[in-house]
Amino acid sequence: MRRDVFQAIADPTRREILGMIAHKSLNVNTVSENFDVSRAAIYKHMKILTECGLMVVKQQGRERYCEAKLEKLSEVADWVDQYRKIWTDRLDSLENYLTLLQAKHKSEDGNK
Amino acid sequence: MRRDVFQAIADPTRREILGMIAHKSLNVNTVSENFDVSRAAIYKHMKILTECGLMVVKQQGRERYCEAKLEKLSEVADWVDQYRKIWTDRLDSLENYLTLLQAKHKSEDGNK
DNA sequence: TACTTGTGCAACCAAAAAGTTTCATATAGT
DNA sequence: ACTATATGAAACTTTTTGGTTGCACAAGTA
Repeated sequence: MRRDVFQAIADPTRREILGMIAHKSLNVNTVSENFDVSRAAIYKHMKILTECGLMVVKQQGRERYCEAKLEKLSEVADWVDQYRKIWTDRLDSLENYLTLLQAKHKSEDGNK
Repeated sequence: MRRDVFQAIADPTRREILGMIAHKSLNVNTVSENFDVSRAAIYKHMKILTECGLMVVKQQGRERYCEAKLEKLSEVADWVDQYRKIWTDRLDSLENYLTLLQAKHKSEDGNK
């Protein structure tokens, strides 16, 4: 089984779990109560999040608190960033083209 | 079937395809020749990329050129960005804490 | 026209993913 | 000690994925 961050965040339920624990650690049950699938299903999602490093579990008595490791998302951020330049450059050149076009129209207007 | 950008980039082959056509549009066969799975398999990956808006196909004679729509990745970038502040803030506070600790040690040294 | 090339797509298959029920176990509270 | 709570995990089922082969078809080319 593949277990990378990309695959982990592909599932909407797992993204939701991450969102829930992003600001505040929650125990397993509290998280699963917010979904309409079984606790076991949520537990499995958490396992995947843990295995790819997006989450860590800290035992506290009989409860286990889930803490988000959002730094791990930098892996995704980095991958996206390598393309950000390309797509913004393209948008820039489109913008430049439009500006050029506009300037041309203006000078043509001036010639009337 | 779900067909969102997150799910699309979850597969390493699809990420590779995106990388191949990021700078330059390529026709279907050229892309598939670079993988050791069948053309049909690659075609399916392309279909997914197309369906979620990460790619568009432009017919040219009997060939079809695949063009990457990297802007679509902004959806992922935005999602990651909402967490970036949280994780950098945490790292910042850790850094501050360490700085504080260091300053304290220094002042204690001074008291010796 | 006949042949080659570039693609789309159906039919089918195996493996992985996502969910369910059920049971075991450890800890907290009475 | 007994009971309720929090959780881990096995066994099993259903869906979704990712891949394959094979065929149809349109567009260039000899």
